[in-house]
Amino acid sequence: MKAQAGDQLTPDDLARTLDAAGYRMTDARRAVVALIASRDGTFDTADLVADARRRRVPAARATIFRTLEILAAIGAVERLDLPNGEHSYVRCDTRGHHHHLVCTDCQRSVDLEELGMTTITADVELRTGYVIDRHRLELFGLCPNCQTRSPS
Amino acid sequence: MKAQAGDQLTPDDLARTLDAAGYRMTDARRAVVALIASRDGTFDTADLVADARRRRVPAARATIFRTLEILAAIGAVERLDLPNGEHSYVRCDTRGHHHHLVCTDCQRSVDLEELGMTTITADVELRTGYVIDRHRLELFGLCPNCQTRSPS
DNA sequence: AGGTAACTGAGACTCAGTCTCGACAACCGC
DNA sequence: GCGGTTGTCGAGACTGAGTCTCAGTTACCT
Repeated sequence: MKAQAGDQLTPDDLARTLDAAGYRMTDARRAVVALIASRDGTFDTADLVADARRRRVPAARATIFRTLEILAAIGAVERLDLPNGEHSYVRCDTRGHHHHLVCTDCQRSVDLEELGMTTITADVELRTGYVIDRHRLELFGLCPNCQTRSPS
Repeated sequence: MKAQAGDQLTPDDLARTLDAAGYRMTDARRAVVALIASRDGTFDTADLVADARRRRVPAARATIFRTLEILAAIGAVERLDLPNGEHSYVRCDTRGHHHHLVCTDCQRSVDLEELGMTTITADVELRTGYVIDRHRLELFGLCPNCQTRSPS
């Protein structure tokens, strides 16, 4: 059904993608990618900066921001907005257009391939006269683990 | 079909809602609400602050932020994230859960009552085991006006 | 191997958003 | 109408995410 893991972005997979987009493969970028790969769920820039410092990874704050920007541009990572208004990132294990379902408790995220949105947007276009060219859909809830752990 | 205008939030409508939620009705809040009512489409805090200064409205920066927070809490306004990553606000002319369709050119926004999302979330719950309790859906495109003005 | 353009680190900078605190004013009860 | 209480206000200090600059470094092409 879903890309759970397994098709993580491997280093040379990434190198190829970066290269195709005209970017270089540097130590700093490899390091940031490794940090991201070792993360489970959503994370923000502060998390990565802290990780980098802790693990003595050679990647300055500015570089982490720049690398995230690039990774977002090539779709290896996606920027999303948590219900509380904070910005964070998720690793994308799925290619192409997809959505994220994020656990509001442990932050673990699951990629969801396109859901039936085309029907909906077509309907909205008809009713409003707008031409829709983009949408943002994020789902939030409790993952199976956190349901059993915290029976609200 | 849609709440285009007409059911704007009137001053005493608002007063009632604020009161019900335990807030007071002050000059500053009235002023901020007036500023918002006179805006068409999305706006950010900087817009409002500039408006306030221009029109010599008695509302300090901090007050504008605080008022927006309250208005968002009672659902008179909603915070949303533009595709470029910026935060902005929209006036909500619709009560209850709804979504926004924003013109990427002129920023004008249309409220959309619940689209067929329950079917989709139910399906996702089944497939993933998550319990979904919230979602964020924002649609972006060109409004009828901007389509004719800028034939891409 | 050499050249060039992309990249990096360090730190200054910006600016949205928050916080503090003394002054003020809604709303309640009388 | 008249305090009193308590929520709210303004002004400005503060915080911290994100950006920018610039000199030095490095990946990649030939």
